[in-house]
Amino acid sequence: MTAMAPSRAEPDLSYFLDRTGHVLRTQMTAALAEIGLTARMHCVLVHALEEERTQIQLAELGDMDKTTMVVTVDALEKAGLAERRPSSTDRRARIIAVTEKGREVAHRSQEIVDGVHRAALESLPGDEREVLLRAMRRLVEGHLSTPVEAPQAPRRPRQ
Amino acid sequence: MTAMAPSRAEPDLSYFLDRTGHVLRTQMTAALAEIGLTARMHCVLVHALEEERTQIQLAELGDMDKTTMVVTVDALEKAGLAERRPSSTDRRARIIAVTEKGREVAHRSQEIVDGVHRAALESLPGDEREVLLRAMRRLVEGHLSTPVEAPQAPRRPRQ
DNA sequence: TATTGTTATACTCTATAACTATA
DNA sequence: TATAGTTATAGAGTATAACAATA
Repeated sequence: MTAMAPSRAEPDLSYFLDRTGHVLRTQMTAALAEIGLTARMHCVLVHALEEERTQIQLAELGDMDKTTMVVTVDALEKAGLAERRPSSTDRRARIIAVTEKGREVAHRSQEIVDGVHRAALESLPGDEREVLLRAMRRLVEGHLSTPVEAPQAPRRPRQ
Repeated sequence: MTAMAPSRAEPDLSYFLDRTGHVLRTQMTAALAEIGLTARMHCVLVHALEEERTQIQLAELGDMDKTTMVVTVDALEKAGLAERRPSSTDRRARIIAVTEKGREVAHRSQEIVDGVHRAALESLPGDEREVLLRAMRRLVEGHLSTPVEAPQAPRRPRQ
């Protein structure tokens, strides 16, 4: 596990964000697991329901690599929640079509996700909750909008 | 990368926490890298400076595994920032002693960490900042205090 | 030439297992 | 028997490389 938590002058925002994010994620993972979904499967399912989308489009929306998307769609197909269909306009692309069962599961998983979020937010006084959300939005759109690029080591070619 | 970010009824707390936490971590990693430290090295250095501590004690404070601590202390020794010294009371244990250079680096790294946090917090209006911190503290001590245990697959014995 | 989806796999990270030396 | 530290490595997760089909 990660960490960084001593006493110091400046409030330890890193600790607050890492810790709350981590614990919330464990809650979400456990809650979605009860209906056989991962967070990624839920994310793809919901976006695929909104309109006809290809794997690449869904990958971008969920901020995943296209190879990760392959695995996620495999899982959705295996669970009978979605299907790959040829695009009518681009024969390279696959539209991810949500099945009837998938639609039902997506509604249920959305309730689960909302429930986990609601439980956390309702543990705060109403005014604190309001301001917390406003501040988070401001950070996401402002000072914490863009990750600092890390120099990534080039990989040895496949032998 | 992780993600989950559609439009929905309940505010997407997962997205806010994951995203802000991630971006802040990239800022911190980049800033500390300029003086050759990782976040873990900084964390161990600071705690080791406070008082005489063994590897196990430092591991618990930083919420790391003892095997991760071995690697971290190796890095600190290699950089000449800390040394392993035998404990005078327990011959199994090693006290992590910070060198003079280590002390200087720790002060510098603490300034860096504080600076990164300050920059983020100062991007918020004062009243929002206050309430954000209060709310985060409330979550860390309350509804988001304890990770949900994930059932972890038993590992095959070392062959 | 560029892009979609796919397979194979290199790499990183983390923590379990096993071990040595002490307690 | 239990604990501190160590080594080796299993396993999960992620993303790069290479490729086939198509644009």
